Amino acid sequence: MIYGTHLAVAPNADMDHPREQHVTLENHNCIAGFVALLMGRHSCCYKQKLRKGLWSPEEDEKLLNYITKHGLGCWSSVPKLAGLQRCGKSCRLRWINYLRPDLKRGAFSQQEENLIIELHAVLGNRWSQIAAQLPGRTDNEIKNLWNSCIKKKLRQRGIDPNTHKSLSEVENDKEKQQLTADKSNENVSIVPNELNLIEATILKPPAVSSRSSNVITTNNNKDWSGGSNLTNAPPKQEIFLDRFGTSHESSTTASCRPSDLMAYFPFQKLDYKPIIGLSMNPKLCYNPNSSSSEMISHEFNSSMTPPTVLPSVSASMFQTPICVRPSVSLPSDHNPAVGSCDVNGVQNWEAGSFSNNVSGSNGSSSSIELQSNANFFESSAFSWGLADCGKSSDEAHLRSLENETGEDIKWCEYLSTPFFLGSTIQNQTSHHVYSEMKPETHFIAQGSSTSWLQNQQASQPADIYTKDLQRLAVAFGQSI
DNA sequence: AATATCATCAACCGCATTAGA
DNA sequence: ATCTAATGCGGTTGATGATAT
Repeated sequence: MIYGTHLAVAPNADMDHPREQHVTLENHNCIAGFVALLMGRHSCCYKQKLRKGLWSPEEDEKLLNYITKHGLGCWSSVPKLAGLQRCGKSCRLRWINYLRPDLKRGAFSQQEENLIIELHAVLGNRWSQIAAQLPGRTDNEIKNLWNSCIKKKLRQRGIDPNTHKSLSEVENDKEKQQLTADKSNENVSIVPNELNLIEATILKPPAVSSRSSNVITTNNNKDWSGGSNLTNAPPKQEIFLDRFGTSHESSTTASCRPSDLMAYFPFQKLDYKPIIGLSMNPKLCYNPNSSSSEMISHEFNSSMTPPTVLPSVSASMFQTPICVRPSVSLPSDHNPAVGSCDVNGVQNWEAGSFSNNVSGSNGSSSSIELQSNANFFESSAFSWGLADCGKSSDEAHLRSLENETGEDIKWCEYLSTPFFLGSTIQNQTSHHVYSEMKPETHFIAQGSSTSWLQNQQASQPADIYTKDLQRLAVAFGQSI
């Protein structure tokens, strides 16, 4: 980690981090604050001298000490109370991305990378939701990994990271779209006046607030939206589903976003219970003892946040059979018994009854009951991961990487394994959470924050690791 | 050895959403 | 119902170290 280096060679961050700037009222705040107010932004960052840039160890210690002592509360008041010249946002970010004691350290495992790919295929760039499935990992971390590493790997293996289709397929789609566009252009004859009108509409700045106009840009950035730059329309379901090759196969008119399909995700078919205390970020953990389907996310013990609730989804969507086509062809010998998987790897889903019960009034709990065709996930049809996607020469190497645990686990099998996401990933976390705490956190943790850690661990059953190991052992039919 | 390029990642920015007055 | 502040999220930037030329 870079910070460790900083800590070693640059104890005085003010002098040694050229990127650190001191934003002063004199040269910045007046104008920027005024502009911020004009633009509707909150001006908290401009009320006082605020430091920017990298955090010094002293600042980290202050923040960590404060949170250790007082717990998490109002971030906007944290800087003042903790004696930091930072804005609350900055403190929050620093805590979430760096100081949280439950953060996992070290490189991402192959399993984690595969999981990220799988989740990205369903969720798109919803990093926080992806991170919620990877205990100890932050959205920022995952986002960076995706942008710097996974994207490249996927392209090398002939997979378009945005669509998760093969690159050739994407090319074909583009050509088809081009042809269609050309044809439609030929068919539409626009008289000059009409053309002028269209151009005027396009070129004229939207007569809405700056926020609204920015929404256009934002939507455009989301790879799942498929929204036009020129409209503020919500993403069309067809466009999203097209990622899965389903646009023409679904008749629903419901607005569909990637997270909607999370309702089909296998995690929700399983039983989950939060592991309280071990980790503070929202996470879902498989609990073999639970008898009811529940999906609860917990955050910090001192500030409970509403559970992760999937976006509201029109029930009609789930009454419509959805056909999802992974971009990768499958071995023909794979599990023909489950679902209906055609030779192209097309897996038809049949969504059963779906109810999304969210306690609207108190917001304290939510339950999602879903009877999806979970068999889908027992099929290689969902095997979008690197291992089964690659036809390149790297495949063998990749497989060897995947087998670093000594087990030959196909990703699809991994997905269908009951302890998927729960025990396995959790177990990794269990191993890393405290043993791989960042060094600079260590020196503090040994001091004042020890009590905090103890509190966190107090509610954690002592034998949880053992149980997870036992489940692993049973699942693999061997002792670990 | 010097320079250019690439890869990584912490942190910032700005928008959307939520909560509370 | 409206407004404001706080929070959360995703995109982007830029510093830094590693590697290539």
